[in-house]
Amino acid sequence: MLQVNNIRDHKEAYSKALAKRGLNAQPILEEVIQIDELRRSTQAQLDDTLSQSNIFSKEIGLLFKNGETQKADLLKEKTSELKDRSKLLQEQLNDTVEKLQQLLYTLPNIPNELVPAGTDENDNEVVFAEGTVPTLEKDALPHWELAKKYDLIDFELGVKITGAGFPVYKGKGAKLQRALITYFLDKNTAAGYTEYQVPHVVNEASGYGTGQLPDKEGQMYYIGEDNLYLIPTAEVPVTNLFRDDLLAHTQLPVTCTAYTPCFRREAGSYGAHVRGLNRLHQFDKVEIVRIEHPDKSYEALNGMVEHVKGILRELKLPYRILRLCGGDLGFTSALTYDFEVFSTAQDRWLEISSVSNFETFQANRLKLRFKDVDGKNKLVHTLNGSSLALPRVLAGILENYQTPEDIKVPEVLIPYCGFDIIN
RNA sequence: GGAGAAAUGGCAGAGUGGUCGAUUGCGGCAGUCUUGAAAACUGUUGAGGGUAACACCUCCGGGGGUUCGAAUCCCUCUUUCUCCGCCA
Repeated sequence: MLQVNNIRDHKEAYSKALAKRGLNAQPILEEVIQIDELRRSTQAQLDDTLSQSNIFSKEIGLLFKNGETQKADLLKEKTSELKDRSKLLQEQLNDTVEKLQQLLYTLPNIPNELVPAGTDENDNEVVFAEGTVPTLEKDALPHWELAKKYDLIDFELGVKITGAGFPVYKGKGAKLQRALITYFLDKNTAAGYTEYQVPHVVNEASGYGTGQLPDKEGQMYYIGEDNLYLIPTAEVPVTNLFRDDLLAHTQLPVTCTAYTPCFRREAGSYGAHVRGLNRLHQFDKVEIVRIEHPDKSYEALNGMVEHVKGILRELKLPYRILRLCGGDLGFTSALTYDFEVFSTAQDRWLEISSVSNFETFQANRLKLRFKDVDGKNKLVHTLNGSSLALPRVLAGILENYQTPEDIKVPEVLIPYCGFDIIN
């Protein structure tokens, strides 16, 4: 959530930056400023009224103490008018605050200056590419065929017990999956991230904290009876661990990693691109989250990008990095780098990681602050990234490491799997 | 699920209707002493709104109520602890 003061101070710049998202924010920003002015003037009136009433109350107290009850009763009558007035003003204030809040919820984060303008994924900027795309046999198979051939994943069984988009991993498929999770966690903890295990369901406040609510309400599975949400990413529980916190500047940066399954309703998606592991309702992901000093957050973002690069290098997968354009940038993000692995058999790029800096957007909602060296309380910057998302990495490995006879296991994973070949 | 107790500043913990935004301790910060540090001593130290800066307002788990006046009384919700029941 954006801060009203910043909107007031940087209206023009904000409006210009938000235009990169294809959003005409000018009228909304104007309205925010206008409502905030009303809020402040109402608050001032209310404060005056309460101040009056406080003065009277003190006087009444004194008069009673001195036994001057008649005078006190006289003053009491005076206060009733003030009471009515403050009650009315309080209601007006509440309405105004609520209106302001709702309006602020509709505004996405301000894109960083590096974010290119653009409307959709075609306008994303390729900023880096590495690795060699293997040349496969003509009859190379997509991963869903490979999964069937080697009995690694059973999509039909998932449909039977739950529904489409809930695959069942079997045998070496399951073991490879577990190996990847452990491998990712090991890489992350070796890089200094503290490992967490967190709940897979969260309450409403957490959903608001990281910005899934109210924006992406329909994308989360909701348990009405208990008013809880299945997490769409570990970002939600992990970042919310620090909701309402006031950290010492010496505690920064806070770095966390967590493995969780992720649940997404993916309402409205369909077509050939959702085959196999490409788009699921439940998938596994290892996430990294950082809480940073505002001066260091972009340095940290680059560090996260380098960290993910290192993992993909070890896995020897061909990948590229995209800087998301305004139109493709997530609601809460200021700058996002997407990692994509090239799937030779599908002849397309598969998104496997998304690394973002949210600056103060989440911190403002989370009320997550730190006490800076100057003694002032400031909002932190929050960042997160996948390190990494499992299914498409698995798809990439299966497809790129296949031979006509078998599938090789990437070298770094062999100690984790206990086997070096799938056949 | 049933019965009881509790929720106060970064932490611990006083405070039961009127200078209480809150005694005190720890922690933090600054200073004295020291070559430096530790220890000791002294001072300082909650958050949000508002203002050019003051003033002023709000906040003692959340919400509502009683009262001229609420951390303190009442209702309600949430959470924690103890006991009972159930259970991986």
